[in-house]
Amino acid sequence: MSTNIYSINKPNNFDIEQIFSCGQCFRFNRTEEDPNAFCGVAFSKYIKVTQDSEKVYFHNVTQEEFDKIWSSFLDLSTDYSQIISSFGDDKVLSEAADFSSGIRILKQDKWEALCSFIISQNNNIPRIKGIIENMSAKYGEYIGCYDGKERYAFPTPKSLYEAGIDGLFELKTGFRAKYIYDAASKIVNGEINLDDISKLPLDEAQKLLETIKGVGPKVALCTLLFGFARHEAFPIDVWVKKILEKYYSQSVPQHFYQKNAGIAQQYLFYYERCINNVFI
DNA sequence: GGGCAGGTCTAAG
DNA sequence: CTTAGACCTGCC
Repeated sequence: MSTNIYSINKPNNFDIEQIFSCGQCFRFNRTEEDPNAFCGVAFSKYIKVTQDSEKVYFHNVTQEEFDKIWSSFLDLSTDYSQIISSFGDDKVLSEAADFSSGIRILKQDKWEALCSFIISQNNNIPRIKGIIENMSAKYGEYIGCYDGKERYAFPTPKSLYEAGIDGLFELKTGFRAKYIYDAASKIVNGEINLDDISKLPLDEAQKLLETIKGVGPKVALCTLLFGFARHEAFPIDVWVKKILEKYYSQSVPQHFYQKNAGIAQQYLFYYERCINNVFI
């Protein structure tokens, strides 16, 4: 395999450690050779990313691929420092944002985000990752051997539909097998079109996703935040619920219902897990 | 061996 | 509308 490296000047608010280990994605990991490098598959392409104080390096990536896929994936056109300064009057959130200031909300594939967060329910991150890798190896397209491992694209809705509930259950998805199957079948038969959902107001988009079995408010909003780059989506999981009770007991501040609430949510989630020594 | 993990479904008041 | 229980699995 060729080893193209495309590099850019390091953007502000950009830290691959935080981006890939803050819990927003499940297919990126440290490489075995270099614990400061992260690698993974997205949009049917494998990449390895490294950074130093000056630059960010995209290994196995051409400029064309960078412009077409990775620039958008990494949300490089958003000014995160401006968003962080807009949190100024909230001391808890400002501290969390300062701690997590290298996070960028990835714009992942819509279907992959939906399917991944269905799998995430009542589950832990190492096991979620394992299920997704096994699922990709069994039902995803083979894209090549990179850095010593066979790499596979995330499976299409059609391939998981054809796997059937039994095939999905064999991946140790447990009670989630029927949920993944329902999502895949609603997309295959055209009942749900994810590209059309992106044009809807947030509450309508959420309601439509919740017509899928096993998709409630948390999974729907995570899908919209991480798969559709809907930065106003504010998913409330057990951690965020705990944070709201711990720091905001009186009332939930208004900015958690506004345009960058989802980014605030991710800062708080990552911060609270780190201070509780929960590492991925 | 019971509890837990980035929730949601179902049944019952 | 709100709220217990149940739920696959694997690691502690």
